[in-house]
Amino acid sequence: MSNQPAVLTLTDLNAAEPCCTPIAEQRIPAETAAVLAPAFKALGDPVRLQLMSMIASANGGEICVCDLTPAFELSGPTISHHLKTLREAGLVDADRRGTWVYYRARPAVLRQLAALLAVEAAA
Amino acid sequence: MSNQPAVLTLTDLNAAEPCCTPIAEQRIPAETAAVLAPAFKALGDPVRLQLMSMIASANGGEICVCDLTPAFELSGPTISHHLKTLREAGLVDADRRGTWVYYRARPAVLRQLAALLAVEAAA
DNA sequence: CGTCTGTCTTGACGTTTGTCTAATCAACGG
DNA sequence: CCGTTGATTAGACAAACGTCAAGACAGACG
Repeated sequence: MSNQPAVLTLTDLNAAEPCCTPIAEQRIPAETAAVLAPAFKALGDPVRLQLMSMIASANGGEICVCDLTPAFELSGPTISHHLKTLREAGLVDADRRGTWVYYRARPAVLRQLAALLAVEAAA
Repeated sequence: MSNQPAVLTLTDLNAAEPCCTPIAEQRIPAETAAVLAPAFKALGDPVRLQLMSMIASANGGEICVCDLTPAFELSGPTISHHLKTLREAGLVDADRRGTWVYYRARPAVLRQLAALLAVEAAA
């Protein structure tokens, strides 16, 4: 399963500090970029972006895979694969309750990514 | 060169409306996801994320390719390729002035992506 | 226990991506 | 007009990605 990446994860970084001056304010160090890029990469697929949106906006804060899969014209395994990618990027959490598996967004991580892209108001 | 995508671009979308309720508030339609995902994808590589940061935080709002290339242990063409990706994603603009080419960030687009990831304060 | 349903894993496939070298284009200076 | 320097394009190749069909695993229910 290897949900234990060898290096640093977004979660670690998040735990360590408020993290991350906006990229428009200060150049990102290579290590930081290496940690953050995978999160953006995970959002860089239309299906995953929609999945992320469905999960993040889910009523009650979570949503069943059984509600996600039929929203796409893709096979179950493919959706499962994309969900795994989001999980490994640290963007969502999953847990099984009985027959069904529910996914939940991780707001702190989303906020962190948003903060990174912040740009000062004036231009 | 096909800098004229067949469908909708991030720029178009940006021009059309303030655009985009945060993904945590409302499910993204497939068309919107298709337009936005490439921007995240472009940020999903450590080198490009660093490039983006260097460009966005550049003094005077722009930076020369000649200052970008030596910051990485990669060939010139490779950096050029990544810059093209950022350009085609609508994240940066470039223009040549004499011998050198300068890159500039597009703050409106960055802000838009940040807004998309916004999450309400409380949890 | 056996079987059904929901989810995930595996293995395979064609495509896309990141990188390089070599070649080309653009501007400046003899 | 030629040679030099900065930047991009073209072509090649290995690695990673998105997708699917088939199989495995987990719970529920007779």
